[in-house]
Amino acid sequence: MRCSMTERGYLFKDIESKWRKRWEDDRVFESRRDPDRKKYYLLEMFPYPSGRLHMGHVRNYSIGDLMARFKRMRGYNVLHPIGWDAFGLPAENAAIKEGIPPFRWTLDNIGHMKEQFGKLGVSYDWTREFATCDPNYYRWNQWVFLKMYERGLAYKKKASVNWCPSCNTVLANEQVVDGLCWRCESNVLQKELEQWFFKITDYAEDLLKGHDELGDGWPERVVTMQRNWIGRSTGLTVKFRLESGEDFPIYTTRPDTVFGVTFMVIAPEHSLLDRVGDPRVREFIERFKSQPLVDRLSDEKEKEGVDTGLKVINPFNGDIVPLYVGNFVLMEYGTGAIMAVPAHDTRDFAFAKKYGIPVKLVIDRPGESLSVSTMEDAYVEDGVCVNSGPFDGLGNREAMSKISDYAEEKGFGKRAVTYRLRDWLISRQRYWGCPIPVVYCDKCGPQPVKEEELPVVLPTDVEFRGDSRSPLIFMDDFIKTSCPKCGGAARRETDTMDTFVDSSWYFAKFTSPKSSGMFDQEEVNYWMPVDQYIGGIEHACLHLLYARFFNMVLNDLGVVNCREPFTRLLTQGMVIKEGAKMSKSKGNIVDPDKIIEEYGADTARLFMLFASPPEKDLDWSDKGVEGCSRFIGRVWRVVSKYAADYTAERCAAEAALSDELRALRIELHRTMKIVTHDIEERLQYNTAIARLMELVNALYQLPDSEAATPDGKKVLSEVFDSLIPMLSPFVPHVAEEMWAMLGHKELLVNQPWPAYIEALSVRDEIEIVFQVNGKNRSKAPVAPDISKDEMERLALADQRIGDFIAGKQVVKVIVVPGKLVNIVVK
RNA sequence: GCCCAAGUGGUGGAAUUGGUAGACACAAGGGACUUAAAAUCCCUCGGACUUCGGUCUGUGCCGGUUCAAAUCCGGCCUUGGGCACCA
Repeated sequence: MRCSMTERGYLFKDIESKWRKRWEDDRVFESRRDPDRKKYYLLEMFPYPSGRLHMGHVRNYSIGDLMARFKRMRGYNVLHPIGWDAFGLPAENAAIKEGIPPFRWTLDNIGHMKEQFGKLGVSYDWTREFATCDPNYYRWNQWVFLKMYERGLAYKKKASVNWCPSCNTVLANEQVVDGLCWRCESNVLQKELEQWFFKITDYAEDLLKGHDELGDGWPERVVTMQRNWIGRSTGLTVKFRLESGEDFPIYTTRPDTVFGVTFMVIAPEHSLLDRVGDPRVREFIERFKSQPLVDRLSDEKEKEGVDTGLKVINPFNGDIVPLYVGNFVLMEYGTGAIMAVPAHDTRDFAFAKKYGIPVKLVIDRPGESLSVSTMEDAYVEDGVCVNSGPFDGLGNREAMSKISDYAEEKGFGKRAVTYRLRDWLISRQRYWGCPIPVVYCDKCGPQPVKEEELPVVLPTDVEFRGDSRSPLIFMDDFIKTSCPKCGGAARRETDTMDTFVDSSWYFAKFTSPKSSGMFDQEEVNYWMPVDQYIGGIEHACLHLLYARFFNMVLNDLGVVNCREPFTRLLTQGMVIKEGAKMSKSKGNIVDPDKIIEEYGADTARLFMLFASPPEKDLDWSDKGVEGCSRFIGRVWRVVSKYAADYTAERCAAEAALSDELRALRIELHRTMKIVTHDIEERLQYNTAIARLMELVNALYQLPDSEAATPDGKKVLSEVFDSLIPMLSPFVPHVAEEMWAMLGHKELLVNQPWPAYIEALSVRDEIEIVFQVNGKNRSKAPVAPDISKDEMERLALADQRIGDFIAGKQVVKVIVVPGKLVNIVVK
């Protein structure tokens, strides 16, 4: 069947819908487990059903679909599923504002976005689709919660937590960016609240070790970000003592400076301060607690403190030093108190100067002695121990371990590893999320819901009261229940789970979405781990960290075999327009629907892959889209021109052909080789497309007289039989149409990736360069297998080179095979 | 402050291991086709000079290593990202 051309090019609308229907009818993208075939699980981060796809989605899914289709053609058993990250605040905010129930709002959005996905022609297995707001899905959130609760990995504690006043809920540490809410950028406050946590800190070491297993499958950048976030440090916990005799432990990474302690500092939230009645101290603590988090984190924030009047004894030398309360000491890190060594810590130095605290030097510069009275800042470099009792004269590096040994022997110190990572705060004071499966009994306290009573279903017929309070707290039907332990009256937990819990295991559920258990074991262990995961880098320390943790827990529970869920990760860049991220507020949004309407999905996809390599940011350009559309038209026209001459006959590999045909044939095989390498090894799709464009340009250079010969028809048929399959992962619809145009009956999506002939992938003649003293002076066409001696001979015999070296002495001749000859003269 | 990227024509970007800088595309200019336009096809396209053969110069800046540097090393500048009172 032929489609007539439009003025622009081709009738993409008819073509695109026709082939999507064929793929759907033939169920070509539905995958089935097959232990005899090599599996490839490809996944893009699933979308939140906001209602509309944006260009970032289009880019993400274009990259993913290219890889999925390519791997299919390479013979892999590919799993390429999609679903919906369907819980979350926007649905609830829409409900409050417009009165639409979150459940309906979400389903409507899914419906619309599904249509958009349809138009893009992404090769998903839609039979595996699910949304995380489905009780059959989130019941397993609850199940894992119960298992974690049993093991002490899910627990409730009162702590100073991040509170977003705009979202009206608490946030995990990872969800606070520079003191602001990651979602709405409101000022985050600190509140003392009792909240549910997942003990991700138990897995800190595993998460770090796992990075080695990921190797070069993950971008170095992401691994570094996670490593920094986890923030492992090694040091010593030292039991100082209060004058009253109580233990006063601190953690330090600089045990070598412990003889230089001249004061101690304690966090304002520390319970020890409850006994200090001094009004100046009380006032300081109150002022501190009311500060928004941004102010506390601010750069210029002065280090402030007040002397508590308490004294602390240094177990190493018996020194008695004052204890300050300070605004820079964190309750959540270490023991919430520090030893301060002003001589060797910049911050302590500034603090000591401010409050007139003495400075004691314990590490001296090798060679020249430092003097406390003339020091203008702390000495933080390595040196030699002084004023350190038995350790005097040791290098400070050596002293670190000697002093640690000493403290451990004496029993007042212990080596310790500390992490910056905090436990994951997972409860949210909002409605549209997975209920936490806990009930509160007046007699028995908090009790986990019994496993057989799962799921705890989130009611969907809810009424909002015009504010962000969760409707659950007014719903007696939901709240009133009985205690699983004593059977007495009890109340349900009304907090829901962080939606990052939902997205921490959805990838495993895709392997067996219809299973009545959490997973079908055979399926999950056949498909997992995800071979290639694709998404934005903004999730480096959010979703990607949580998901790794969660998968390790699932592994420990015995429900999945793999430890790491994502073998390879590709972090695609943002879509930029006029130098800024596309956003409503900047007014620089390009609507994917409009682009697809005007140019078709193939053009939209091609542009996304051609404009920039996947990891880099992509600059949107209307003209660039135009160019991609033009290229598709160019291919279309050249295929149309020769389609009637298509033949199944092929020239033998060694067939003697005219110069033009032979050159074209070699261009074809060269292109196949390079394109395969660019896609498979380099993940650099823009250069792969550039090579395909060159091949098409070469087709346009072929004289009609050559094309019309019997050999010409055979060579052109050979070109199309490989060119069109190579185009298929980039522009699948139009490629399928052109394939059919040649008379092929089988679907192109089921064709294998074309294989090139090595002997035909090398040009007959290459150009080498002759240099004199490193400057290009001449060139010559030669056979590609030319010897070094012959290259040198040709260079020296070259007329122009002769002119340049005449009367000079040849010092050296460097020959780079197949590239150049450099003649060094003086 | 610390750590990590990046900086190449008018623009997006190529250059895979130190070996012809600027592939491919956009924009611009010219030509062909056309009554004309659009579309299409072809050609030119870093800068300066040029006797039109070429010559010099050029990958953020300064220096170095090398026969040869966008690529390696040292120092600096700019942009982006991460971490930042983590004891």
